[in-house]
Amino acid sequence: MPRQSDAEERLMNAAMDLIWESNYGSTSVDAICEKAGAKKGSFYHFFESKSELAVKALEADWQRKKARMDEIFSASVPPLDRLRKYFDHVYAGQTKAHGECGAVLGCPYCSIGCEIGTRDRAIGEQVRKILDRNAKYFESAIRDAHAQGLISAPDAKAKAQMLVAFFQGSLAQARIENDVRRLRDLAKGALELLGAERQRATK
Amino acid sequence: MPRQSDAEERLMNAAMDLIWESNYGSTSVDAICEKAGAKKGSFYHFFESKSELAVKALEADWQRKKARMDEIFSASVPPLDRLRKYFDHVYAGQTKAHGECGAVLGCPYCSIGCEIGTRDRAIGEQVRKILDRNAKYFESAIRDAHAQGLISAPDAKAKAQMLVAFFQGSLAQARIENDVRRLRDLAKGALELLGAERQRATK
DNA sequence: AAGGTTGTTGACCGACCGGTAAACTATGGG
DNA sequence: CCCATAGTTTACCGGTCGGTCAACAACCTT
Repeated sequence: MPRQSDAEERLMNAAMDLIWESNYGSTSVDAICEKAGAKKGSFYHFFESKSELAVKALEADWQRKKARMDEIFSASVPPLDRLRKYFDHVYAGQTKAHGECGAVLGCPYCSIGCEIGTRDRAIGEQVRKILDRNAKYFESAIRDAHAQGLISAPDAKAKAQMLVAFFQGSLAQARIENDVRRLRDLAKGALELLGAERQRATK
Repeated sequence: MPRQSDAEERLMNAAMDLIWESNYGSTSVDAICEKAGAKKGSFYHFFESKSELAVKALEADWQRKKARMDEIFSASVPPLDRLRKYFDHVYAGQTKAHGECGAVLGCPYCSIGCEIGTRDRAIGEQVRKILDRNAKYFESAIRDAHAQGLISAPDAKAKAQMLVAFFQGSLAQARIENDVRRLRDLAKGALELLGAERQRATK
């Protein structure tokens, strides 16, 4: 098995960066190749289409983030602290991205999903899969918080979906307004939404 | 002043429909013209660019919806009922659109804003303006509800932004999942987020 | 009826899009 | 050493993109 190359990885990274910064439709294969330092021939050696590249790039992007998620949502951490840590982590990440490219970029999965999820079945499926994985972290933290009497959430799944909606909506707003301040109080808002303060107060 | 035409309006309507169904980037000027029953020459007689068409179409779309908003958010209606009515109205609208074109389409402003708000300044500005107008309805309803002791929301603007985030996030999720069920309990979730139930219970 | 304005039409443009093909090069295993 | 395999390079393709233009048709005003 001769000659190994990291061009495939470079292409996926370049694609995620460019698509996240702008969007899927206006990110050309040429631009991806240029950013990755590869020629178009190489692109189509590794991927059979732009759509397939997107699917694989999304998966690779998630896998890169997964370790951090597992750490943040570790069962050894009190459930509401997991959420606090996660939202603070997101805020830090968005702030960093804003510093680097001058724009708040929001959630790539959500943006891509809204843009082409209805038109490209494979990408839509991939986005759904990733967002679902993400929601599961929320769900389990909420279930644990309920079990420990920190909040009242008999239907953890429904609560998690509400929280995801609030979270994704905040990211979308931040992207549209290009303002990270929308994300500063993400953790506070999330706990408020879950009724954590109320519970603590009444306890 | 000879010859009036409704081609401009037809073009704007066609553009909104197509962009809402798919997205801005993959809606071509040709497709808009075909749907509107106009030729490209006419298009560029009324609009100087695709971007300008989008800005004007967004404005026209909002103006069309404004009357309904003013009615739903009438000061003669109890503040929390305004929100209930609005979210039920949105649910009905999304369900209707789903029946007509087989897909949940979410919020056009938010989708367009996420897609090209960062790349096209004029469109981004227009989206921000419209979303801000929308939020103001929420804000005033929340302020009234607070004044009447229905909820506790000393910072009405912050609460409105939370509600908008939850609302837009729910619409985005519904679009991505292509599932209107995500929107069925919008009103319930919104009131829960505002702490309306709690207030009523403690009262 | 004339003339200026408003709107319509179809042919056309260069740029760029996603994707292809084939020749070429590097490299590790036998 | 040599050859199969993996990866690279270059040139190229048809189609579509947003946008232009000039000739033409309808209409209101005077």
